Amino acid sequence: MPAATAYLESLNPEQRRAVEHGTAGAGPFAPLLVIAGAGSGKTNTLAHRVAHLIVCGADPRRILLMTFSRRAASEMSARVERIARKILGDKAGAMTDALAWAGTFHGIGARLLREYAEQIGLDPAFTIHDREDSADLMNLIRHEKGFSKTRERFPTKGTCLSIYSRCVNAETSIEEMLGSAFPWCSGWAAELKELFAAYVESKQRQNVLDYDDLLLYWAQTMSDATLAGDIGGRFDHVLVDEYQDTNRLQSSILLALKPTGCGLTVVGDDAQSIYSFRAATVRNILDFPGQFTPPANIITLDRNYRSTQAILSAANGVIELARERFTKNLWTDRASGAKPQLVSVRDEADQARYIVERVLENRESGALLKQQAVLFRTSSHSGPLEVELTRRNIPFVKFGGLKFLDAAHVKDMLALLRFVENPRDRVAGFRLMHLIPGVGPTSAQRALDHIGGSADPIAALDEAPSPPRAGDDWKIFVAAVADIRHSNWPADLERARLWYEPHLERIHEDSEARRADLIQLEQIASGYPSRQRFLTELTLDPPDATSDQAGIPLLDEDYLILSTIHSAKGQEWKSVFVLNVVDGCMPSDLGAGTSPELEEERRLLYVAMTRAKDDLHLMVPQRFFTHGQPARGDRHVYAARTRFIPDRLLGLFEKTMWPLAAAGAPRAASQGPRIDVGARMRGMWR
DNA sequence: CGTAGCGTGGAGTCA
DNA sequence: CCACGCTACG
Repeated sequence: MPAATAYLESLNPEQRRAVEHGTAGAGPFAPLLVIAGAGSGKTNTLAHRVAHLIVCGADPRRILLMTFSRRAASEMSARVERIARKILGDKAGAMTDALAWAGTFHGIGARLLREYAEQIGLDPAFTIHDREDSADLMNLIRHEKGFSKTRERFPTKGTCLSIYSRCVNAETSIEEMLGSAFPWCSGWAAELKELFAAYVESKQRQNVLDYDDLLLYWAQTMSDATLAGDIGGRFDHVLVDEYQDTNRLQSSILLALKPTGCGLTVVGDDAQSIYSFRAATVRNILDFPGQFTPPANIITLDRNYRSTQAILSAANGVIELARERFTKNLWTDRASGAKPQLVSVRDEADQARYIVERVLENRESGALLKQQAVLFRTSSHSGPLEVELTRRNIPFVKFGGLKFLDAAHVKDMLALLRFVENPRDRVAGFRLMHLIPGVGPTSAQRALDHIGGSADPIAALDEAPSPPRAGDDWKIFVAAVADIRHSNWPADLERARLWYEPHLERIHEDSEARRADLIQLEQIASGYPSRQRFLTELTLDPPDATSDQAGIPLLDEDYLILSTIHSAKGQEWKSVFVLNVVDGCMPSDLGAGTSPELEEERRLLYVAMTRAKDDLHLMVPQRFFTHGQPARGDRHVYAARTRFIPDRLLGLFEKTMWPLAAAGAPRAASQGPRIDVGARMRGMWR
């Protein structure tokens, strides 16, 4: 134990117990569960614990640190390094650089699987399908099996994939999963089994893994005692962050890594569990202690350092109405501050104007745009606000929702690279061949079948019969693939774009803007050491922000944060605005079906509220224009304040209306007419 | 037979 | 605003 423990003095007693747990004695220590409330200094505590372990002599190369996102992993690494550097001085550099095993479950899984591939009969050059690729493959099989032409409608590709994924991640049977989460598909159990079996075979033939496979293959590898001993033995300490958002499969992996729990630390907050759609279960965190003998130690961090008491009281009020009892109530000694505001506005347009005005006001009084965030349940909720922000020239960056990688042209380019990397990847091949005029599903299938059966897929592609109506375009494609395959990284990227550009121009009106994206993609790509690393890491960690400008503003620029609540996890801002705190949005009408879903929606609101440090605005638009009607249509629905804030909680909030009816200030002309009478007349007949 | 173009219907959160 | 299914044309 080093003499210099000053860095521990900044921690409160519970945090310090969590950091020091087991490090005083010799040898391995008992498993530890840290229940860390929102804003309780969880990240700081975990970083201190890792640093403290290293200071106490742990080998950082033998520490496995698993976080929810890759961003969280790199932030954690940086923090550990900063703390360790303070204590150890220059010696720390070399040590913390070796904190090499920090990442997501999926990322760590991918790495281990490439390393152990040969021992488990896997080709180490596998490529990884993202969710959309997986859905595309599921769709291909769905058609092949004739399930797209059933008399009663068979579940769509997305539903099929969800069912498959939930079964895998929750480690449950199809029947059980259908009964509990997809009751309307219960009649299709036998067909779904057949579909999934074919899906699995198809992935294996193509040498591709989907997201779930990264966990599943890892878990399966751990069922071999020798390999389990080998992999588990590589790590003296295993720490998991956001444990409330892990699923059964992940907890199985964890248990297989450390069967006795020695050296295991998990951190989480049952009140912030918001990923059940990925089969995450709060049971993981609740059942953790009892999995070991003696049971794991539990330390609870309930002192909040983030928010004012007024914000915490309101958030506690919301979560106290949860059906399950939660394990703690947050408290703070921060001066009370103003109550969170419950702001009624007429519609989404007024909601956007209100936020813009407040945000600018805050900036006038010294708060950077970056210290303010607008949160929402669903990515599309921010549409009207984005319009208003753009109109008023306020820069913003949006997290969550549509990604750069979802754009068709970016996917086309990535498909080309992936096909070159792994020509057996049918989803990639299918997508590419479809770009060639005169090539449709049938000739693409034919060519892919030809490739699939061959030991040398590139040669097979060359020999494959040219689709009758593709002409020279087919030969150009085949030549390009061979050419890219023989080019060196990252020069092959430009070669790939050269092939793609004519197709881009033919297909898209706005090919100029899209071409700029591709150049941006090339820049991102040139930062990776190889094509394989680029493809793997981009799939596992897609850039998660989009903005109104081409590309993300530079880091030193100021911009407002727009984020889905899910993507806001772990973050905090001075001011927080939550959009559409009305029934139908929160809870989402899709998530109001069953009680567990509803409870998760409640926790989602809780997560949103606990992001705020100083002020919090919950927006309640009174009416919504419905989608899918002609422009200027007037079809709308009236919305009610979320059921998660019933009347008896109103005392915890300050209710306001905007614009103030009494103010009487005439609206600026630029805001358009107050009502559109014509639209109402037209609306009468719709 | 296979492809391309058109119309309709539905729209979530993420590694 | 995209994805699917149907239909007409090559």
